[in-house]
Amino acid sequence: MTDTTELDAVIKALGHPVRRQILTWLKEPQRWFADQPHHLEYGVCAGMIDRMTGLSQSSTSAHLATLQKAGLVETRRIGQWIYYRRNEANIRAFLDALEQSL
Amino acid sequence: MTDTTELDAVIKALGHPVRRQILTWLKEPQRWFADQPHHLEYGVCAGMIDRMTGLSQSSTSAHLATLQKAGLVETRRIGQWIYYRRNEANIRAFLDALEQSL
DNA sequence: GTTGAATATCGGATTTACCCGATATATATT
DNA sequence: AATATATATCGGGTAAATCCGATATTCAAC
Repeated sequence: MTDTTELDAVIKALGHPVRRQILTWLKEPQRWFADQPHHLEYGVCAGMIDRMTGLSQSSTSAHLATLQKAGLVETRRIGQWIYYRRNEANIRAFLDALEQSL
Repeated sequence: MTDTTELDAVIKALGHPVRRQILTWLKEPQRWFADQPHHLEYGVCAGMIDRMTGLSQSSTSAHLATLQKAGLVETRRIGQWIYYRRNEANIRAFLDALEQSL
């Protein structure tokens, strides 16, 4: 994070409203995912996000993969669940790089 | 500038390296377009930009139109030329809105 | 080891983005 | 009016993104 080539992947990852929405939800897990049957400190498990997007499970999974490849979220598997949370350092670095670049 | 719907258009406009490159060039017209046969204070005329992108005239024109619809550049016609320059206020507003939104 | 739950990946259909050459429009010049 | 220049728009081909249902993978629980 974040040279010109990576910048492209990040901007494209942000170029879909559902993916931006997911990032926004992940800012306040306790607000949006309070009924999650697990601890929120590791993030939010993918199925909870599925249920909120209105898209199919496979489509949401693809969006999450795009966010991860761009470095905007990080994952951790716990048991059969995979938790997603924001990668704040990379998000910060991206915003700074964009500010520089533009 | 810049509610959530407009944010989408702006981010998508930035989601192409040539369009970002054009914005970067327009930061320093005197550096990149010194041989322009006109005043630079109104911006840079489209043909000069064409010659730098490596794309066809029509493709470059489409990119410029995308940037304009997103509000990232503004245009002014002078004679047969159409000058493009950055809309700094909107670019600033976008960066602030993105920072807020992310 | 078999079943069930959570998530990822595959295959294919549809939409959107991108590129180009060709044509249209607007202005300038003669 | 005719020609030339600058830019935009059109039509169409190709590539990329997006969506879905179906299947594969991974782990848990029995």
